[in-house]
Amino acid sequence: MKATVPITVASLKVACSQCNLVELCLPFGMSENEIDRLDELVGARRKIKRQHHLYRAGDAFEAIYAIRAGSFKTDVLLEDGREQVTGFQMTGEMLGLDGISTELHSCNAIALEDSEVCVIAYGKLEELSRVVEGLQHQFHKVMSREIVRDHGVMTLLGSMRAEERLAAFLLNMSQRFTARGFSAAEFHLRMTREEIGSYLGLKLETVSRAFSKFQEEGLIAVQQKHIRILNIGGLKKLIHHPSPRA
Amino acid sequence: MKATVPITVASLKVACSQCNLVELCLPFGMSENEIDRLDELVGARRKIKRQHHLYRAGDAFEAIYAIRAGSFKTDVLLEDGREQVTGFQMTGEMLGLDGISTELHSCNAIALEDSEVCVIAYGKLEELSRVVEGLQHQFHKVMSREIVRDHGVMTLLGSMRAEERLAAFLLNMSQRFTARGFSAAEFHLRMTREEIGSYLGLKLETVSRAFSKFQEEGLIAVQQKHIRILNIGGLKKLIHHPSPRA
DNA sequence: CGCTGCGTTGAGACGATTCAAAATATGTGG
DNA sequence: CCACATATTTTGAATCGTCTCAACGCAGCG
Repeated sequence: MKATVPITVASLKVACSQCNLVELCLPFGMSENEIDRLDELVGARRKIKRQHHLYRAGDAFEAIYAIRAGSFKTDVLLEDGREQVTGFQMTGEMLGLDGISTELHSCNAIALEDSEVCVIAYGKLEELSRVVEGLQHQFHKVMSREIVRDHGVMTLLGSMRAEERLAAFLLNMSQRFTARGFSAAEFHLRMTREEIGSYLGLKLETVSRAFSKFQEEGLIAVQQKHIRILNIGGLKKLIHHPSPRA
Repeated sequence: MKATVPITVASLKVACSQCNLVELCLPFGMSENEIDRLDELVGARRKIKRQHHLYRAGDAFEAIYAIRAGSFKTDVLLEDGREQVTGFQMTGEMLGLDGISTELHSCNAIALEDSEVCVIAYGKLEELSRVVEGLQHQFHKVMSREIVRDHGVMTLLGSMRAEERLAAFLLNMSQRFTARGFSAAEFHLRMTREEIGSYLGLKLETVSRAFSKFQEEGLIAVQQKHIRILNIGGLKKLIHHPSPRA
């Protein structure tokens, strides 16, 4: 993947220290001094149009990416054509960590809307994190957080039923929107029912039915991709109180 | 697995450089010089009896662990008592990476048999990996590999049916036993049907039925926890050729 | 205005779960 | 080392949840 670099942007080198996402992104928790040193790390920004790939499974791994604007999904394609969405990423979150292990990306990263990422050359990151302690530690935390998140998804896929899964998904989205200064109760989903379904291990019809059911029960108001949460407690209860059994 | 070391404990400091697991464990790919420096890292070994916890969800995070002998499962307990097994770990694999993000362990690690781990103080690891490049890189790879593995499990849970899941599980075990110098075709599972089921998002009865079906079809021979694979190709086919649809 | 993609809803089919019982290991104390 | 108690596994039958297939509605766009 060639860095389209020059184009439109990024010639005017933008710095982490100037970025309003510091509190969500890699620099989180680092000192001002340390953050200043990060600026040499973020080589360029790259714009990705909706539906376009940031990288593909099999691509050589060279950099990780921090989402500056927009959102992405990552997915894995099975030989037989089945797709598994492994995650949805929003501003401040990192993409590409999967590539370190084999030096090849192991999944696809696709923009859900026109987006922009900061390109962090991996070699440089290792180098710099040998000197900047805070960076090293923060990077480890980011990777570890990804592992913990994945365990959460495994739990969801392994032991929850359809409605619990969707409730967990909505609560998670709400929480992440909140962290970005948006409303916890009202937001716009960037992904289709099919993508949600793939992520949750459900068919799109099942996702749609669950949305409808939640609406009937007054838990949420749905209008296409626009979601309004009317009863957070009700959603939470769904997860922790599996309706009939056990 | 031979314990070259006396019994009881690790008073006589055992070194990575002397360990026969170098090729599976953290030191993999590091130079001899680098590996020598690792010896200062592995503080002690710790024995864990079958069914005992190495650590619990909520415990303060202080170290990661390399399995020297034996095997473990990691699991997450839901509020309502449901258990999700998030992984099975064998010799040379690392435990505890989940704890870095919050400085608290986020899952339980339980020995499936009497086992022994090398304790790697996390602070020391960060310190040393600032100087030993190979260690830094290797550690990142280990974390990344964990992420990739988790994506594989998500794929399994999200888009495979019961028999495909079990086939994938058996092939994965076979491959890992092979990497450890054991037979690819014949091995002993250390976990119960219920634990396998939890890991695969299935009930133990479903797991048992799938085992029986595989046996009827001549794919494997099962005797309790002892498994003999008779037709690897058949198992692989199951995964890539979902029987009826799609 | 008529595409085309996305979302909703219904009816029937199918796979995994639940409940139940029996068979087989495993562990313990005498 | 046996005998009993407990845990694990297997198997069957009925139930239930999600999927499949299909039709229709709605929105956005050329």
